[in-house]
Amino acid sequence: MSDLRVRFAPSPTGFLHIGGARTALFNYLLARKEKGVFILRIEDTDVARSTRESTEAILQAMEWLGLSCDEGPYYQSQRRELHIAKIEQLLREKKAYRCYCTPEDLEARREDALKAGRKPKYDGTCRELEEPIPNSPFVIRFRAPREGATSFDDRIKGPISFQNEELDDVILQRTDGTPTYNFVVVVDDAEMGVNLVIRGDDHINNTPRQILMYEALGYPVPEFAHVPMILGADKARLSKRHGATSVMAYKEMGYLPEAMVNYLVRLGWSYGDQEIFTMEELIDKFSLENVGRSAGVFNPEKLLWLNAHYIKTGDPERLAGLLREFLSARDITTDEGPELTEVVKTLQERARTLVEMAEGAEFYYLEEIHPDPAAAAKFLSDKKPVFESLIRHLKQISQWNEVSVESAFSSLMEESGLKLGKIGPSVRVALTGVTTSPGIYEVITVLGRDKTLSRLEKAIESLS
RNA sequence: GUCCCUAUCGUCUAGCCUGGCCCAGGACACCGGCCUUUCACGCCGGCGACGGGGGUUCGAAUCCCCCUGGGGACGCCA
Repeated sequence: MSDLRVRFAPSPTGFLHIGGARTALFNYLLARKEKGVFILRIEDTDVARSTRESTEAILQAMEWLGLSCDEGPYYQSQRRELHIAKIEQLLREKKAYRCYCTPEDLEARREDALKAGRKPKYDGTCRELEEPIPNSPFVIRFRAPREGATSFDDRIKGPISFQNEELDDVILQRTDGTPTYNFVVVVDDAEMGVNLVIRGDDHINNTPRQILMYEALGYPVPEFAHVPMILGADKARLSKRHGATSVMAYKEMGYLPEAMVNYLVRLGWSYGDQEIFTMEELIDKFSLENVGRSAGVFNPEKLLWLNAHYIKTGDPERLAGLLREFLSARDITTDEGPELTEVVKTLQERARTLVEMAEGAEFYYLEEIHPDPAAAAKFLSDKKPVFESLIRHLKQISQWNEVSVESAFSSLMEESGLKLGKIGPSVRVALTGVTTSPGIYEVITVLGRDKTLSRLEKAIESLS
């Protein structure tokens, strides 16, 4: 048992995306490994943009990935009183001040500064104001030191240092009285005892300001670990135009959570040459030391490969349960017809996603097979006698299994002098309607005696 | 523009801290072959990288400096 306390703090302004999921995963893994505490906190300070649906979606995605928290979810919006009290404390201690500059003013000054080649930071107009201006809207700013430097030793990136003159007086409280993220995150992390902040490296620039606030508030400063960003194929920040970025979109595309977890963890972290990890192994082996420092490109191809791997090696029973959903999305019910678990077994090696598996499983449950015309023309035209013999041989089978099906074919081949290449593809078209499927013996075995025979007879009828 | 981070195959990465075992290893993708009743799986093989320039050293992917490239931040968003 360690005293490690980490947290994942998403803002509910959209779905859980790839990058956020990885950050959550790293937090989770380290907490489990160190036997620390993993806290989930919803950062809904921006009431206008935060939605309940997003919160739900994020929670669902976390659950799907198997990332359970030990504390929370906490909601930042429910901690308003605490935040306001802390702002008042800073005001009293003159570590914060009221600023009456309007957004328009600020925007104009920012543009001027940018044009003049200066850093577009707040110029401190209201910093030395002695008295409050009555009846005027204001924000509350942090009075940051203008000299010296603020440094920290990042657990992933190493020592990082900022000159304080680069920092500006951040807004703590908006005109409407609500506190802002940069302040609230400090108060909440401190009050929740978070002692290691693992987050995206787009927060590095916020870190010195936050450290200054920890100090002003009299809190101990936590450690920081900034994980690199995830980029798209064009090396730009990952966004929708690079394809699906929502974790749950992958669930819908037939991906398994363990594939997603495995992919995400290897994007930025490694353990020698090992590629495949179970969650248990990850908890055992994960460490911040082996997290890379540079941004990585999201590679859907490798995710697909991992998914194929987990489908191939997954428990057929479980896969069947998941597959049912994808089948019913295609209006296929599995109440009648072959045992779905057996169907899954025939498809595990050739489906990379559950969507592909559903496509491949469809023919087992169809009421009637309507062969693809081109395939029918090529493989069915002169097969009536062969099918008739096959039916005869199949009917002699007493124990319907793959071995006996195969021996029925052997007899047929011996009797007719035909090679399997002359028979198999035609039977496949007759039974499945298409030219690609699992092995023909497997198909016949799983499809069952009745359906096999009736489909062959249907095919013969259509030939007469 | 300023500041911060970063830099090994197309991509994810091992190696870098503790220089020589690295004319750089693995994985995805790609190409070729084998297997084969289809499609896949699998197996075997191939292509392919230390961004550039200076140092330090007997010796540098590994240490130092500069340049360049890439990313991020500069919000009354988080």
